[in-house]
Amino acid sequence: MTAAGKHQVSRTETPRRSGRPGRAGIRDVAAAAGVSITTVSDALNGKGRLPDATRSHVREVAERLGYRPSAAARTLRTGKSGLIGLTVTTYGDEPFTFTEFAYFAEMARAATSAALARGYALVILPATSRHDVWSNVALDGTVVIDPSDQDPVVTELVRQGLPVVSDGRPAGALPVTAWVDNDHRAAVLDLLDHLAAAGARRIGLLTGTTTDTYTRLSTTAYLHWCERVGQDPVYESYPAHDPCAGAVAADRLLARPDRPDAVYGLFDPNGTDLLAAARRYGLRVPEDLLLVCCSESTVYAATEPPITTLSLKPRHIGTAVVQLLIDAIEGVEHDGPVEQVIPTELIVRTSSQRRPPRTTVSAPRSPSRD
Amino acid sequence: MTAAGKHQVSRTETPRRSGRPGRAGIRDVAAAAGVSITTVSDALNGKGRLPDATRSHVREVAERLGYRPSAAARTLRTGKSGLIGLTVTTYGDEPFTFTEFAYFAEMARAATSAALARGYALVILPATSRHDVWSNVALDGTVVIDPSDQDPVVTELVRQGLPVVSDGRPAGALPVTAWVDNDHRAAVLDLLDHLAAAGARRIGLLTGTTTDTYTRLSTTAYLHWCERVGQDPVYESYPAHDPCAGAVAADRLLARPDRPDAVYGLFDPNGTDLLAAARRYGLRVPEDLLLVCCSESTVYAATEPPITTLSLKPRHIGTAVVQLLIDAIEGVEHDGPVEQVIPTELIVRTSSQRRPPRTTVSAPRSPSRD
DNA sequence: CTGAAAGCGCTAACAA
DNA sequence: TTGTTAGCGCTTTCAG
Repeated sequence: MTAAGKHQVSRTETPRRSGRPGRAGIRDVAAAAGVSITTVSDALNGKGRLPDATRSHVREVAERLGYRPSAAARTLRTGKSGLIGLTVTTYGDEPFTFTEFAYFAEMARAATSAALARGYALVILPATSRHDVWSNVALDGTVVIDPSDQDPVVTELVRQGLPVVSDGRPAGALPVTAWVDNDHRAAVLDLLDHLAAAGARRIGLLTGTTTDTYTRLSTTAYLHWCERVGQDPVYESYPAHDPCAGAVAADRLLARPDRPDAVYGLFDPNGTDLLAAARRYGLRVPEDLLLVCCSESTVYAATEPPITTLSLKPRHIGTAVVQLLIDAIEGVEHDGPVEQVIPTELIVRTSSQRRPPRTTVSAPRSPSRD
Repeated sequence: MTAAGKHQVSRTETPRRSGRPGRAGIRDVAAAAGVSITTVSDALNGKGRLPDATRSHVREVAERLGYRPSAAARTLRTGKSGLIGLTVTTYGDEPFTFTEFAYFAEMARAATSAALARGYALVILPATSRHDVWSNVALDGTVVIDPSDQDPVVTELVRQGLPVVSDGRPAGALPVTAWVDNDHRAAVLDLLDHLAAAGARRIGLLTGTTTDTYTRLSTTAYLHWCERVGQDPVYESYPAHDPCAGAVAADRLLARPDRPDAVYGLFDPNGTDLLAAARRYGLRVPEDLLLVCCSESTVYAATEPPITTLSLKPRHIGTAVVQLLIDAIEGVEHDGPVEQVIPTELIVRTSSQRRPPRTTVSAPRSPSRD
């Protein structure tokens, strides 16, 4: 059935040798099914219009032989790998910091699910990865978390023509394909209003020394708010990637002569740190000190007292980012903008309510009800 | 310099067409540098013994052209992709549960770093991934977290001849290449002894209804210990993947008529849940109730009181697992066993010390000292 | 509607 | 030493 010695030279007497021993190739399947390799490819990928009988027969044979198409060959041929990079910022040698754990974990989890549902898988690639690692993996596109201004990785990826979607609006003129972010400014203003409504007279801020967009926007919003209401800013900064520095900064904030009667902490562990500091200074929460922190952790529902948190909705963000990226990869045109703002959520708990909801409280050790 | 029309037939008048527009191929580099593609390949990969001049010249030209080798082509040719799968258990549609966040995040973080240091990248692949996703990515090997007995994914991977290293000793006769785990039994026994030494008379357990190895081994160890010391087991189980169920189970445990005077919680959030439950019942920690939970979270250093935790050392595990896997991939022979046991660490804090370092404690409500 | 053949971009034998 | 060539396993025009 095959024209043997026409004008082929070397391929005479090895009719079916599979590449690696043990794994069946498409040729093996074709031979076993008595069809051509084209038919096998089409049958398995649902491409051509073959009779259903042929299709199912081929599928059956492939199954029986344990045939697995080679991802590398397909990628080489089609130019699509089905792989999406997930680029995380690094501090020192480690990808992402401890304070970002919950956020990152939630975000990555949602991103993984969303990607999977559309047939893609995620590759974790720290931004500072060795160059050879980046070029060793065929990516269809990349999600970048919080890219810095002029990020060399993003620039390079875009130059290669790969779609890049960022979590966090890109600083500077970074040419990303799309981005997803919260409205940090609005979130902070809202939250400060909430605290003021609960009776706060002097609101303090626990912020970071880092220059990432989140920290910068949030801090700026705080300063604007202070200016608007005529309050002197009261804040302490610390390197957010140092897990111990937070506790020290929290302590410093409450030790100030102009001690605030309410505090917002920008980072996840700030809640427990501030609570601990408050105990050290004999401050009751929420009676003497109102507390809010930005966190995705559920532990704050069970602390004493439960602490009000601002959620950035990392799951929404993870999902949105991946959808946008895959749309770009697959060439889906978007009518709307390629910028997406995800609303935040303020989860109000006892720590930010001067009048707690419970009615029956046996008089605590503080006799003063006002 | 190149012999043009010797005995080539079809390749006469297209000297340099690159595959995709915009990206330079190895041929373009060869042409631009005036050498053959082999020389380019060797120069860039540090393979052959070329003069340093040629090598640097080629590198320079490649750089200038913005040449990036095609990962797909290299993978197809060499059979190595530089990609390692990180398989996580799934609950519902989501990869890993909330209670495993801190553990997973730490473990994945360490694994990512370790892989990167050896030139590999990690691909997140939930165990329940669609089959087509698995076969769409060329993996050199896989890390499996807590594989279940007869795990079909592992079985399939091993059948394909891929090395598989598991975090958690494999249940049943799962043919993994290597595994890394803690000695959960010893850890629990140690911890119970610690509580008993602190004065616990009746130790309770907060455990899971799931059948994974960790839960099973830990629970069994607890039962053994109870038998040994002649204590009636006091425990509550709940589905660990449900974040709310833990609080309810903690409450149930402390509401029992045979209320324990010490509790060990197997899962991360148990500490805060138990603390909250203790407050509801007016139990002081550690005076009326000793508390320990298994957690990687630092929040327990700042709770009131700080809670003693058992750390499973996920970073050690993540690193070890990846090292073992890459060794297997690269054919490094191990003299030692391919089973590695990572020691746990009990971080003792106030919650498990009946005599806290502070000297002034008003007499607890239980007058009976014997 | 099916099959043969041409590569995708690279590496590793071999030939010069 | 450097260059030529044959594929890795698959998809995909293009003939039949």
